[in-house]
Amino acid sequence: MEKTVRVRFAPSPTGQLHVGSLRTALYNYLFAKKQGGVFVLRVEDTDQKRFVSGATENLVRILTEMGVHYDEGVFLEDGILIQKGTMGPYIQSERLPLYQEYVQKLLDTDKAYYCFCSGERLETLRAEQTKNKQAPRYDKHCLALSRDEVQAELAKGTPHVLRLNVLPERGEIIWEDMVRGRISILAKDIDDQVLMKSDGFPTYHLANVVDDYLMAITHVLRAEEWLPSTPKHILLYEAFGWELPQFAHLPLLLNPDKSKLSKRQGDVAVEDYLAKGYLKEALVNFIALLGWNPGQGSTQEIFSLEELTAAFDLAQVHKAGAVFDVKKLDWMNGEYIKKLSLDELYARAVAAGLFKKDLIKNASAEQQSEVYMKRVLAIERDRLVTLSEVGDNNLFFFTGELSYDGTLLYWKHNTQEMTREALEKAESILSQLLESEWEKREVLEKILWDAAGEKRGDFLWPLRVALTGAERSPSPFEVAWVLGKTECLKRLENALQKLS
RNA sequence: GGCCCCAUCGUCUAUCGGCUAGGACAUCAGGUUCUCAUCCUGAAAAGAGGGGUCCGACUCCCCUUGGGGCUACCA
Repeated sequence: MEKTVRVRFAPSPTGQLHVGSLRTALYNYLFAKKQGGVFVLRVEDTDQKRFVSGATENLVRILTEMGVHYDEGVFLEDGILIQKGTMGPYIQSERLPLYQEYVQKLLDTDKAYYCFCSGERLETLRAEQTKNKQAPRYDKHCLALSRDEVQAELAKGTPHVLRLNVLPERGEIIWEDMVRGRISILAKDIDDQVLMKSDGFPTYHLANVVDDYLMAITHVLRAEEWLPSTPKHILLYEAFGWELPQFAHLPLLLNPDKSKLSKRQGDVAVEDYLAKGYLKEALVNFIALLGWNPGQGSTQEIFSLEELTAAFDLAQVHKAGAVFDVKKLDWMNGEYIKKLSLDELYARAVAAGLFKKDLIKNASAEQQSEVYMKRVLAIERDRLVTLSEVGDNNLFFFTGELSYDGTLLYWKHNTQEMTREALEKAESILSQLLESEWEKREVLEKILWDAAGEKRGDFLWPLRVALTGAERSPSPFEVAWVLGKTECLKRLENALQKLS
């Protein structure tokens, strides 16, 4: 009987969800889906100092919003955190007695020991080791304490931690990483890791191993930064006498300078990208391709979550880190926006809080209507990189007053007279059009195109500037269609006044 | 400093011993065009260096170099 594949994403709720974490969660999700396994979300809140209120809720919300669904663990229901699954609790701060119980087993078998060293002593030790160009490491000072001495300190209430007793004789710790292959580290290079902190909370190392075991995790997919602590975890599994899970260390997401993707060099939170108007599908697609690719000579770049699930294979995951190139994300986001229907695009724009932006503040009631906004979006769809750009370069859609220099109306070296003629011609043609004719973009375009004749620039440039007041904009046909007859004629009239 | 990991165009990547090294983003040039964008066409752009192994190495091994991660009572 094959064991059910069980994987987990175990973030620490310290604020926002990092795009790198999202990628780790995504790969876990894809792997579980592909293997017909179970995906667990466990919250690792063992650091009381870094507790951020609301962070867990935020984490769950974003993960769900991105479509990275899991089967067990912590969920949000009506804004309240709940837990589902038979191997809970899934929040580590609710599992304290468990860690206590398991670490006691280590104590009983001399795999772990009490350490009463003060922070100052540790610091001096480290400083000295560093000065002597030695690797900073705990010197096993408290391992020498007799049972009585330990009891005496305990009785006095001396603050203490529990450490793992790493025996150098253990030699080489070797494991076969699913991404990186064979990795080996010498036991003598491993520090006597703190397992229990003086506040009674476990460290990541202890909690992680105990929970992965109790939650029957079969595959540990996590970022490369965890590579150096894997041997410590293996030692813990050994100390408990537990079977090892499979490890897969995922390549890091990098800054343009190749260092680990960090806040200092740009946005790292999923929320930031969402707020900037990136579509969740684009973001998921983009990060999926950072460190993985379907191989087999495939040149496909656009993948839905379903397609990713079908194509994903851990064997194709890279070893080297990948630079998070926003330019490529921009392109991909544009691709996704172009594929959106007008209704969808509008819904997304509303959800993105578009209509709360400043650009709307001078708009008329009509210009704020759904019909009008959809017309704007129809014009802008092909040129949008992000949702939040809507209107950014086209403020003229949302204002009654255009302010621009009248000389902008002149096409190349045309005279004022020629410009006036062009505008009057446009005014005359447009004023004769029926409202119903405005409704059809093609009709409007054909009429104006015909009127433009041979020297199109003479006619179209002044018209476009009159309608937009801008040097660059969509074509006059499109702008006229969005603005409507009344507004167009008003703008033409204003333009003519600028000429006198 | 120590330990570990990594290495194909600027960036993301294909290639799993036969390569005239393919694709995408970005860049540049041209086309379409009233402007901008879209769109279309094209160009430039890579196997870090040195040793092996092999009939043959980008692909396998070793060394060097370079980059990165870790080195907490943070995860």
